[in-house]
Amino acid sequence: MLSERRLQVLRAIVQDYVGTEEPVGSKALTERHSLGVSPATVRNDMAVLEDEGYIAQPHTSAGRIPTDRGYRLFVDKLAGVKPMSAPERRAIQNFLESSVDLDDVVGRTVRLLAQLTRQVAVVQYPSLTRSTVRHVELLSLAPARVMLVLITDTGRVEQRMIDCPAPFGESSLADLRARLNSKVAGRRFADVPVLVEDLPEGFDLEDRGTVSTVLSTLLETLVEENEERLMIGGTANLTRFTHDFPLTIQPVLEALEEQVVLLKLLGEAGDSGMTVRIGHENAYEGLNSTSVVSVGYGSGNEAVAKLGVVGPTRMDYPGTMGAVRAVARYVGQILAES
Amino acid sequence: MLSERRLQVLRAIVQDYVGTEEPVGSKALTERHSLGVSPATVRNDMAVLEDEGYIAQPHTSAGRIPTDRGYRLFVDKLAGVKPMSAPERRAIQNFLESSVDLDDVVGRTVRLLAQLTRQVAVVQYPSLTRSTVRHVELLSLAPARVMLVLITDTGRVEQRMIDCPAPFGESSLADLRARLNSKVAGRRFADVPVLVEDLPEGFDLEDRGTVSTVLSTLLETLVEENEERLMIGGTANLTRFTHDFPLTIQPVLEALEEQVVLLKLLGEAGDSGMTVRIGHENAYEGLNSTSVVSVGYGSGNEAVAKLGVVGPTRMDYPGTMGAVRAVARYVGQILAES
DNA sequence: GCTGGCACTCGAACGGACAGAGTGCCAGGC
DNA sequence: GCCTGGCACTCTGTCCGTTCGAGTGCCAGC
Repeated sequence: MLSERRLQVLRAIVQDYVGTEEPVGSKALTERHSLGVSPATVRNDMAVLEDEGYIAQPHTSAGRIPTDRGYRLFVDKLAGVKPMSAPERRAIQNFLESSVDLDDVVGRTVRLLAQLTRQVAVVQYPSLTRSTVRHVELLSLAPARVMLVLITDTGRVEQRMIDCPAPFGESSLADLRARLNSKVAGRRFADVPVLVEDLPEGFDLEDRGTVSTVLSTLLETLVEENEERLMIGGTANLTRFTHDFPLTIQPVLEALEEQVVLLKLLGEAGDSGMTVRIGHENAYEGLNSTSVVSVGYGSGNEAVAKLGVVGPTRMDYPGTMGAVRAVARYVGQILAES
Repeated sequence: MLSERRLQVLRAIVQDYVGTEEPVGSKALTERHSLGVSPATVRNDMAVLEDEGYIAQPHTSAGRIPTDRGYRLFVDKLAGVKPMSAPERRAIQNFLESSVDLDDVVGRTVRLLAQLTRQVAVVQYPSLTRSTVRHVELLSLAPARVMLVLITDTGRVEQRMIDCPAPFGESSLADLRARLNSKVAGRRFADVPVLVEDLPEGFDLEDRGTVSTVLSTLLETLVEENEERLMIGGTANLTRFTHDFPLTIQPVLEALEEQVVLLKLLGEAGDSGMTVRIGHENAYEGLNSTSVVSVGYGSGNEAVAKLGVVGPTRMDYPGTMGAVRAVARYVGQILAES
C-alpha cells in the first residue's frame, strides 16, 4: 500500500498532466502544489510510483506521466465526481426540455454532452427490451401484405413489412389489432412473448398462419437488440488532442463509425452506476489510448439505455464524470415526463 | 482560350498531383506523360497557366499545384466520368439489394460510397416532399390525445403527438382515418393540401376543431423539410489527408456535424445531374479546402433526395463521379422495387 | 526519513552547410 | 514564330553538430 503522501504525489501528477499536457517533473510539482517536502523527496516517491507501475517516463530525463494503472487508482481512490454548478444544471435542463420528440431528445443530449465535456459523446437510443409497448398498429397494404408498426413508450417507432402466407381480411386484421393491443399495450417487452402465446387459438384455422407470422415478426422486432441505434457527436473535439495521439485519431474515428463496436462498448459497462474504462481496459484495440465514461439512464429508476463520452486517457475525470452523470439524470427526467 | 497542349499540360498536372500529392514540376511531367515537348516548353506553358490562375506555386521553386479554378476547368472540359467496371456494379447492386428496410438502405449506401471513394459519404434520407403517402394512421392514446403516424412510399415513418382541442371518440377517429386515407393514400405530398381542404366539413361541428388540428399537423409534417435527415460515414477517411490539410480537418469535422450545413450544401447543388463544387465554390467556410460531388437519386425518374461525397479538392474526380453516379442509380432502383 | 548537492542523460531548439528540385530567362535552331 | 538546351538562381528539406535546460539518480549529511 502506498503512503498517503505518495498518493498525493500521484494525484498532483495526474492533475498537472491533465492541465498542461506535458510530462511533469519533481521541481514543477513542488512549486505548484504545497506538498510540504522538497523535490528530492518527491523524486524518491516518483521512483516508487514508477516501480509500482502508476507512472512512466516517456524518455529518460523527461517528467513523468500517469499510466493507465495510475489513472485507474486516481479515479478509484483519489478523485470524486465534480458536481455541476447550479447554473449549469439549469442550463442542461432548459436545453433538454425544449425537445420535441425522441430524435430531438437524443440529438440534443449528444450535442450537450459533447459541448460540456468537450469530447466525443455517444448516446444510445432508449432500448427496446426494457421499454413497454404503447401501441401495435397493423395496416393492410395488399391482400396478403401487412405492415406492422410498433410504438413504444419512449416514443420510438419500428415498422416491419410482413408477407402473409394467406390473404387476410380487413375484419380479421381489425380483430387481431384489437386483441393484440388489449394484451400487450402498456406491457413490458419482456412479458410480451408469454402474453401472446395463445392468441392464434382464437382465430379461424385459415387465419392462424398469418397470425403466427405477424406475432413472430413482432417478437423478432422486440428482441432485435442488434438494431439498437445510437448517435454520436463532437468528433471534431478529437482534433484537440492531435497533439497527444498524432496518428491515433484514425482508429478512434474508425471505431466511432462502427456502431457495433460502440454498442458493445456501452454494453460491457456495468448496468448500474458510472463506469470508467481507461486505455487498455477497453477491449477494442483502436480505443486503447482513450477512456470511456458511461452511465445508464432511464425514464424510471431503471436504466433503459446508456450514454457516455470517449476521450483521451488524459482527461479531466472528475469533471467529465460530473457532466455525464448530470446529463443522464436530466435525460431520464425528460423521458419520464413525456 | 488556351491551346490544346496547354490543356493537356493542365490535365497532366492535375492527374499527377492527385496521384502523388506533391507539387509537380516540368521535368517530372515530361517524363510521366508523352507530351512530345521538352521541359522548357512545358515551363512556358506553366507560366501561362499560372498567369491565367489555373495553377499556383506553393513557394518559389516548388512544382505547381492546381488551383480551384484549375480543377474546375479539369472537371468541365478535360475529364469525363469514369464508369464503374461491371464487377464493381454487380457488387454494388448485390450489397444494396440485401437491405431490409429504409434505414438499412441508407446505412449501406453510406458505407458503400465511403468505401468506394475512400472519402466522406453523405446520404440524405429520401425526402418527404416529393414522395407519396402510403398510409396515415391515427391512434387514440387518451380521450383528447391522438398520435398521427405517416407512412411514405419510401418506407419512412413519421409520428406526431396531437393534443386535441376537444375529446374525440373512437368512432369519429375511425371515420377520419378512413376518409383521410381514401383521399390521400397513394397521392403525392404536394397534392395533399388541396385534397383535404374540405374534409372538416363532413364532420359534426364539435369534432371539426380536432379534425382541423389533425390535418394541420399532417400538413406540417409534410412540408417540414427542415426535418430532413441524413447519414454520414467514412469520416475516418479524412485522416488520410492529414498530410494535405494539417489543421483543416477540424472545420471539416465541424461542418459534417452540422446537419444543417450539409443539408444546405446538398440543397444548393443542382436538381438534375451531378454537381461538383470545388473548394471556395462551397459557401460554407469550413469546407473551402474540400470538394463536394453530389447527385440526386430517386425511386422513379424523379429525384427524391441527394447523396454525395466530401473530399479534398485534390481528389480523383472522374473516379469519384463515377462511383457517386453508380451508387445513386442503384439506390434508386432499390427504392423503386421496394 | 528528509534534504541539498552534484554529475549525468537526453530531448528540443538553433544554426550552418548541402543537395535537390524547380524555375525564369536567353540565345540558338528548326 | 515556336521549341529547345543551357545556365544561373532560389528556395526547401535535411543532415549534423552544438548548446541549453529540464529532469533524474545517487549520495552524504542532518
